[in-house]
Amino acid sequence: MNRFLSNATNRIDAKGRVSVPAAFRSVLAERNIQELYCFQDFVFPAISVGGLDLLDRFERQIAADDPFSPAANQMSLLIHGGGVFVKLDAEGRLMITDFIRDFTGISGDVTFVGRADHFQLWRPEAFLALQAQAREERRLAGRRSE
Amino acid sequence: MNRFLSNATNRIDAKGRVSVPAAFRSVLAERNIQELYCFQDFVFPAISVGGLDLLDRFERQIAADDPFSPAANQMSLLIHGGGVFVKLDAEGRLMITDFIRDFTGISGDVTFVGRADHFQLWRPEAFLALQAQAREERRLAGRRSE
DNA sequence: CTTCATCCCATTGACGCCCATATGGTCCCA
DNA sequence: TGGGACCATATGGGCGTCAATGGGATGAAG
Repeated sequence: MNRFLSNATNRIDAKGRVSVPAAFRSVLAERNIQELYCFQDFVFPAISVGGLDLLDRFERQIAADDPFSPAANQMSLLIHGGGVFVKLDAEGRLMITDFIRDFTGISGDVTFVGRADHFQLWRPEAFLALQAQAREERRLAGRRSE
Repeated sequence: MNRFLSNATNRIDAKGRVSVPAAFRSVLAERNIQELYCFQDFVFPAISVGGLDLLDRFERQIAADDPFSPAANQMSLLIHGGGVFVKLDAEGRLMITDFIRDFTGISGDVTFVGRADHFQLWRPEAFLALQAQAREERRLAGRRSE
């Protein structure tokens, strides 16, 4: 499996660490990602995590515009100023910093959610609520087309 | 890592000094930057800090424009007339001068914000507010890309 | 003489690195 | 088919190192 799929919830220990699910770690290994790029998602109260390719994609987007434009400046503020590099410890855990806690509301447990080329960190209750909402919206949309 | 990324907030001590985050210092070392060039950001109430290459980049930008345009003139006034050289002490700290305080509103704490090829000094509250605003604007403008 | 910047050293608290234990699942063999 | 050995993952915690910070001492400048 070369993509991030499914979700899992793990517990944060007393030192603020949490194990990345083994399935995700093996995807990271397969893609040769040892340094993780994390940033605050633009839409959801979640942290998105991926490799440097993620950052590269954003930077290309900035470079495509005028790099001195206010829009580019603003984008850089988000992806550079709002991004962090993280590396896993020997056991495949990462630190849940205040940077992550404040933005997501995470405190005791973390839900890891696969998103194909990256994965996300969610507060468990927030993920369940949003997933339920998405399911409901799809149900209504599907009914219209019957 | 070879570029400035993420953000961190440090405290100014009684002598007006503040530690540059270790991650940023290692980027400076990697790029062989020992003399820092500081100037006022064009868009935000923040001080931008980088090596001489930064100055080069802006000078090229000015040259690319019409050098006699109001924008180029203004830019030159800011980066040449408003720039300051700073060097770190043995522990990797820099002095927060009145030049920096007046423009940014910094008083007790400083937020260091990575911007790929340079980093910035922000008043913590101002950074949080403007970053949140940038995210909101992008969320409204960028619904299509999700 | 006073003020301020620079150099040097001390403290402490966080983080990285390492090893130990628990828990749940799988496979093999009786 | 049931039991048990084995393995991988998740989790807990000790300990050393380093970054962040505080403060004294020295030297230069007004």
